[in-house]
Amino acid sequence: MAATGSTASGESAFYVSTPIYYVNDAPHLGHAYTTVAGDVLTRWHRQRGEKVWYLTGTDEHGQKVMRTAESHGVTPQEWADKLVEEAWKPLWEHLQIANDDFIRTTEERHTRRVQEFVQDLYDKGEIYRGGYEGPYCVHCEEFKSPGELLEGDLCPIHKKPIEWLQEENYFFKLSEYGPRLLEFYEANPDFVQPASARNEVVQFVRQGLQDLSISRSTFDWGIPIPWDPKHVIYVWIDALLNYATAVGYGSDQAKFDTTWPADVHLVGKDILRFHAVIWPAMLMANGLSLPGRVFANGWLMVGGEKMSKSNLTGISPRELTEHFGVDAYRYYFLRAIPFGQDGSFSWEDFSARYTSELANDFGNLASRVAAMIGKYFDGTLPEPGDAGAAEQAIAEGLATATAQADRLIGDNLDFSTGLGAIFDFVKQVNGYLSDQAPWKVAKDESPEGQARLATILYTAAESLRAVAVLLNPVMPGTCEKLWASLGAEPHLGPLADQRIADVAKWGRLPAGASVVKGEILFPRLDDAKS
RNA sequence: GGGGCGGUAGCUCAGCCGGUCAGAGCAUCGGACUCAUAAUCCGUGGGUCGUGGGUUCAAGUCCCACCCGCCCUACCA
Repeated sequence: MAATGSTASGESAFYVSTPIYYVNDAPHLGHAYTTVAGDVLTRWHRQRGEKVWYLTGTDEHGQKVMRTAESHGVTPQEWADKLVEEAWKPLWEHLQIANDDFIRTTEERHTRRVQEFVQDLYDKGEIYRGGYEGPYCVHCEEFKSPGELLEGDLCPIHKKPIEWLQEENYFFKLSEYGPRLLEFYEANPDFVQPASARNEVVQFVRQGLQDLSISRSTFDWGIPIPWDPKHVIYVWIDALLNYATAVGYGSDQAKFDTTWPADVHLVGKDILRFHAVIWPAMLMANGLSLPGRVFANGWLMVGGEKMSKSNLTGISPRELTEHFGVDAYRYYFLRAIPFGQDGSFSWEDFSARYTSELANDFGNLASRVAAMIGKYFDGTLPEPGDAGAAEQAIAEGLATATAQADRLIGDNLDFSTGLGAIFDFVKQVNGYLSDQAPWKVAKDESPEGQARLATILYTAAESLRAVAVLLNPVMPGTCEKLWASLGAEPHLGPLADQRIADVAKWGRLPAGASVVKGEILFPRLDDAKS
């Protein structure tokens, strides 16, 4: 069972994907939530020193895009191009997303390989021609699922009677994969996470699977079925394959070998089934190894309602970043909401956490330490004297925080608790300063007093050095400022090159470093807005 | 209809196999301090643990019913 990473060569990349987002609309908070989570996860692994591949992109085929484009008087391709260039890519840049690739399903590197993949399945007898029968709304021009019909078999949109229609389609023999899928879930209990999502998937598969129609012939915005071009490939089959085509499937074997399969597929829970059932079945059918994990994140709720494209009560990502800043935005959702659960958020809660955790605890700590080193040592980090029990406790606190954060964030995708561990350390350092009261020690001008003062401030600065590294995956802009403020780069090199494994090694920031009080890390919010 | 999850201090939530489990963070209030972004540190607050029954020496913690909210029950990305 290929549950995890793959090729024996140690070069195998930690491969993480987001869903490829449907270009029907502009990105909203939910899209950004998933994408930021993946970015933090991959940045964390890069700081572990691992080879990483972070993929995102857009899903551009399908009837909805076609219709939306028509209603705007442009071709589907034009519509997709416009949204990708004007909305999607700019937002990811704005949010500091460090993706390694961005795939679009209309790109030839994708469409050609999708055809090959489907042709392979056809040749292997995994796909057959059949008829799909179901309730069809002539006004919508599409099939409905029986469950969504209103009483009396009315179309939920048009409130008009549907008719039963039959369409010739190609089907994938999904029904044959139930037992193998269950076996796989059993052998890989962490394949679908969180556990609640796994239970739903397992229960669903146990009910028995039906074959999946994988072609459409009522519209043409899609990838043609190679042996029967009157049909286009069902958009989900098309979309899922991006995870393979983007990393060289069928075109760049070397790259494919060192990247495939994905270690983590991040998905919204609305598309869990496609990733946890259909996708592995497709891969089994074609003899490819299976991904390591499918992790479903929850909904963002605002005022108790789900955030989504249909519910545009939405606050846009940019509204929030304009007020709170990009780094605080990246931090907030991961800190406030346990990853994998639905989470309610509010402007008030964001403000509260910004002020308490970011400005007061973290930002202010950086300020006071830099200020004192400036005031008492002219901005040159002093040589510490002997460490006492208090300093020992700080070093141990750092080791604990680092170990916890590494496991929780890097392995478990428990960003909330992991960040909590780092911020517990920040609070510990604030407490250490209160206890040691360096501003009082500074009044003792004896050599012993000055040595003690040096030890205290060195301890605080060294703690900040570690915090900058630990928080860099989440708040790269802020941590870069802190790194500069500590004068770390000339001695330790670029922040992004700092390794998680070295964070807790005490004493890395050398005496003599030039510490300056830079700009305020998290300025107080103008409370105009509430 | 069937299945699942949740309803614990003002807010967001921890509480595994029943017996210091009535908690944490934030907010509030009081105190300390002054290096710092009027920040920090310490202390404090009494919430019928959704409702009503039941089991037990003992129940947020088990059982039953009910109320409320959410999710799943296949081809919408």
